[in-house]
Amino acid sequence: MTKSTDLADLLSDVAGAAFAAQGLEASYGAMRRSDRPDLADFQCNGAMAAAKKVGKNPREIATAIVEAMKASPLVAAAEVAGPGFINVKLSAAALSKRAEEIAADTRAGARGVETPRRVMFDFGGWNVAKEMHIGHLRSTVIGDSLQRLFRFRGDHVTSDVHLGDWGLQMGQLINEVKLEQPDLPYFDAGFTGPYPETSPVSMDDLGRLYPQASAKSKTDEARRDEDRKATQELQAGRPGYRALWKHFCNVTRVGLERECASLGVKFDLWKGESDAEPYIPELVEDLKAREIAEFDAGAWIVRVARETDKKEMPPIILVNRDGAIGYHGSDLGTIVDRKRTVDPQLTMYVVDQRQALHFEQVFRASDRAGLMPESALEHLGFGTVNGPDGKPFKTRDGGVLKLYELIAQADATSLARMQEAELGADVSEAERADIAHKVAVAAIKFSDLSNVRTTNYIFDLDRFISFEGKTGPYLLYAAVRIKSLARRAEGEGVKPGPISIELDAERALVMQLDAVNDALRGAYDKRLPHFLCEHAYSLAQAFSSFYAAAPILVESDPVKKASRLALALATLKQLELLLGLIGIETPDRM
RNA sequence: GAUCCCGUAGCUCAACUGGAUAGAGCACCCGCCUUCUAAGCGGGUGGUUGCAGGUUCAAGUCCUGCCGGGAUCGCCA
Repeated sequence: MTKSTDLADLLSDVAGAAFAAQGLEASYGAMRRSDRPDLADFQCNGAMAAAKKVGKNPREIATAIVEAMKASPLVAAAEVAGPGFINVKLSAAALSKRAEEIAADTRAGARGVETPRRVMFDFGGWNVAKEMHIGHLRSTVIGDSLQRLFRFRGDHVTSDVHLGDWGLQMGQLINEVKLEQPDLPYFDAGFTGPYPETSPVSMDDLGRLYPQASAKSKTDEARRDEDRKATQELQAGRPGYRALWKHFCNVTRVGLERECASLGVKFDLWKGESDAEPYIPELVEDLKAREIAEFDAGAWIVRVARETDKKEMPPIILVNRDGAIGYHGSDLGTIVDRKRTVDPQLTMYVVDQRQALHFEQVFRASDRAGLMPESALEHLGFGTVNGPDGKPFKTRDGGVLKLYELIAQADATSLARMQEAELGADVSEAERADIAHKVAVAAIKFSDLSNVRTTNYIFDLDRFISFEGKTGPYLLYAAVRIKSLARRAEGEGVKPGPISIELDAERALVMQLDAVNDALRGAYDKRLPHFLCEHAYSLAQAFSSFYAAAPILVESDPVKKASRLALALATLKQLELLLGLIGIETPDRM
């Protein structure tokens, strides 16, 4: 692996060597960005921890480290502060050098992983017959950002949308369609085919039928039994049901693909729960034979409780008492499928936090069955999108906010904002709409991803698609201004040159550029995209300050002009990289 | 009832393995467009981090108890 050139790593090496020279562990030398930028660029807290370990005076240790650090060309000043903090101020030369590296690096200073892995992302959560709504936004946006990040860092990523297409809901729908259109051939057991090629139901029909069916199934026990029966028959292969079900899937997929295209989200696989089906009979027989599956209360279950459990851990239902496969079984079947095809070393399920118990059960069962070890399976749960009342968000009329409605509204607001600001007046209507949409998507994605993945957040439409302050459009605005600057520079024949750091604003900007790996590593290791947002925002902010403080093209000194232009271009590169990882596309102008 | 998560400025959110004076945005107040996009920049007001203890040189962060909110707890996914 190439040696790190992060300023923190370089300084840590120096400090680590100094600790080692004192007979202490080099790891105490870890340097981090200072909490007190007024006092230092970087700080090291290791002297206090080391002192505690060996029973010495922390300031004494720190003083020795400081003396050693002062000898480094990276360091302009070093001192001991408070109980034993080591404060370091970087030399302008070190900053300039780092800035040059970032400017020359196609990856804008961001490194990859040492050993790439085969990684699987499961976006489970979208269902057949259900339109995407605000609640589905999170898995899509979070999962997409993470798959981009993992790819960028070098892993071999396979993403699977993993539609919910195989459970009781399918039986419910079949029966609901049967009630409305009983004469369709799909319900005629004696029909020999072929079945019609066009779907008897549209997406709107499905959107209407599903809630209806679901409600009946909840209250009416007889209906529920019929739904179970239909589900079982579908799974057993009844031709008419299969044909009708296929229509449900296709119709739904058209809508989902429209949303994905609009959001710029792509999947490698459009599989569903049903694709696990071929693997299940064999799996079930195997688990029965090895006595991992037990027959209990009419169903085949796998016990996953452990003595160390503090909470109740129910068994998984492999095959229910109707002989149908539920989501436990299909998730296990999917694991078999993936093991035989992709053979991932790590699988991540980007699914609502409320399903934490479900995944815990499935992972344990997978481990027990010897499919994939628990350590290779991770549930990346996320919080719910709530309304002002703290409950899952509903529109004013009590319904759910559909995703395409949200996007349409954001597009319209964005376009109006452009007109108000008299921007985009010189471009075609089509390009203006395209820009407005990019801005809208940036607003939506950034708003969602800025929140810590695991927590719930309160959704407020106006704030969600706002374009001022800490928002996606702010980032785009910063990037677009640099692009505009670059075009002008090109036109004037100005070329970037060697970077020298003189102004405070330049210093602060390079410090931000250097921090990119902390952000990527944090986001990657913890699977938390908000670190990307935080860094992108800080970078854009640092650039905006620099831009206001340091004239570039109007600067009379050609050396300064070339240096600042190089710094701006390096910032653009890193900003676009980060926006790309967040899933935001940068227009050329706005 | 059990288990888990959350409680930070008026509002919405951050805070890396415990570190120094808890940071942003919005809102509010004051300044900045005859120089590169004002969707911007600079400055200001605003905090007993739910409450009470404990561990530590150091606690928003770790431990205990309490209060408040949410989620989950075998055949719907």
